[in-house]
Amino acid sequence: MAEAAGVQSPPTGAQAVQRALGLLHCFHDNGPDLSASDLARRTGLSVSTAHRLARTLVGAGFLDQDEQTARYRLGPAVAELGQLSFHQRGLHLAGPELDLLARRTGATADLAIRSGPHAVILVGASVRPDTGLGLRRPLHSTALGKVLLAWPRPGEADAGLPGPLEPFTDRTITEPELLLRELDLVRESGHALNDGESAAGVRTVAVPVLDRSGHARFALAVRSTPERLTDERLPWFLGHARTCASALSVLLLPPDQRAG
Amino acid sequence: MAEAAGVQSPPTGAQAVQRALGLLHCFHDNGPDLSASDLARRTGLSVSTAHRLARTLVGAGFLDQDEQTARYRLGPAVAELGQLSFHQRGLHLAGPELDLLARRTGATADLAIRSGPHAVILVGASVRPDTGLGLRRPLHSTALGKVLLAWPRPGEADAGLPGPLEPFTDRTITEPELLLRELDLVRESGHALNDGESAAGVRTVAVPVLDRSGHARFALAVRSTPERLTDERLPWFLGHARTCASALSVLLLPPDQRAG
DNA sequence: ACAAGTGATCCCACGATGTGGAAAAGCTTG
DNA sequence: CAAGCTTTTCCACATCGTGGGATCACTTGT
Repeated sequence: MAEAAGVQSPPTGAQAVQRALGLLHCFHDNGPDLSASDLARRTGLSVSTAHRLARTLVGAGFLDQDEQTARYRLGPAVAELGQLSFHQRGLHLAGPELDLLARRTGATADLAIRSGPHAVILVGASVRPDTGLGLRRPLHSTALGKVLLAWPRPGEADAGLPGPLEPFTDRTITEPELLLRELDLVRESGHALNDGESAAGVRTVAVPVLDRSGHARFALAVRSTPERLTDERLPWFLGHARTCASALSVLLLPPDQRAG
Repeated sequence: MAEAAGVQSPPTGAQAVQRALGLLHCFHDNGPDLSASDLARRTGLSVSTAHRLARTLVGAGFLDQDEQTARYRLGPAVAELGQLSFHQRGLHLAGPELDLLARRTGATADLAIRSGPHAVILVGASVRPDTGLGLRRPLHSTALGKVLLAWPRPGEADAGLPGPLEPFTDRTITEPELLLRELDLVRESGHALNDGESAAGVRTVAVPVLDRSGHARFALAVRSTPERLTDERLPWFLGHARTCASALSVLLLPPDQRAG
């Protein structure tokens, strides 16, 4: 059958479920609370369908509905499952390790996974309050994303680069060709760099946490300003990042999947 | 219509969605990875339906399927949305505050919300590695749960006490009557106590984080051993807990919902 | 090694379930 | 006060999901 696509080809069999889950993703880009017709507009569903699905999600605790405004927000079940997933992945162990890295380097340390076409920061540590660039970052314009693209897990490669590469600054790589070459360099050097490609005044190095098969299970980034994270200090930052990555490898991966 | 139930009476309109979301909840009590037939057994669905729904969830990133064993685990989208919900609720601000409480009291500090028939711990801080009693705790046998029951939010009250009150130790309150009286005491004193009712050798005090309408948005618990958390030191623990709760109230609640 | 058992995945006809247009009712805005 | 935009409910239609069963792959027992 359609093996080319990797695992799932036509995810037939649950239109309603797909649509309902799609509703949940609306809360990413838009504000924390959305009205029923907002949801309908953003998903392209009819108001009545969006409303019914939202209501079902409320019933299951995945959405909360404000009594006053009737708007929806993410519900307790989402927080609950997120917490569960967090612990099942052992991510509560990563916090202290990232703190250490952040304090040693005086920078911000972030640990991310890939979720569809995004890098998602799951744990962060910072010496200062943190600039908070967002939890969900593009793959092509961030160091985290490049790492995740350079060592994709099986089934992630095919998803490829999702459409056009949106430019954020004049340094953002927007040519697919150039990006592929960049990824070669990343694989070669073992780390990715983001020098103001997603925002001016931010420089980031990222390294992968690889499993035994050589796929990136996590990406670890150290983020600072170009003034602090200079070319000549880069090896020093990288050294600390690699130390942390190998510690995380031990903490987060089961022994039989750990890289040798 | 059936107004007695509060908001949603028969959550009609999305059987498939309800079932699919039900699958996700299977990962709570059972291990971190389940097979398709496990899911079918635990939800009472036919294998074929469970399989199809699980596949759809994989397609949406809510489940991950192991390439080798074909078993399922919670996927990146769950982690992602959990993280989003976490931040939208401002819970990343709570960590340092709980750390402070934990260090001041030498105990473990937990912040929880109610999710259906459970208290769910969303943020925790501990001086030692933490005993880890679980993320999802019963309402009737924990201090956190009693607080959430004593000051229920609108729409939570009706859900009431879910069926029989399971005994965990010989101190667990199993009589609904007694529990109701206990909740009166909790409201009167402004705090809840759990003296070995969910596990021997664990003593917990909890206080609510109330909103303007007098409903508990969060429950804050300080947990230690009966030797350290004695009756005579209780006021001291309580004082610290209340200080922390009021700090959290400022951090977590929007100004117009904060208790006066 | 063979047989029996268990689990994953696919197929298909039936009909229950979800769909969206329209309409009622409530709120906000100018 | 009316116009516009919500949220919410209703209903007939047919689409979409359902579960029994078949197939294939893999593990277990003797």
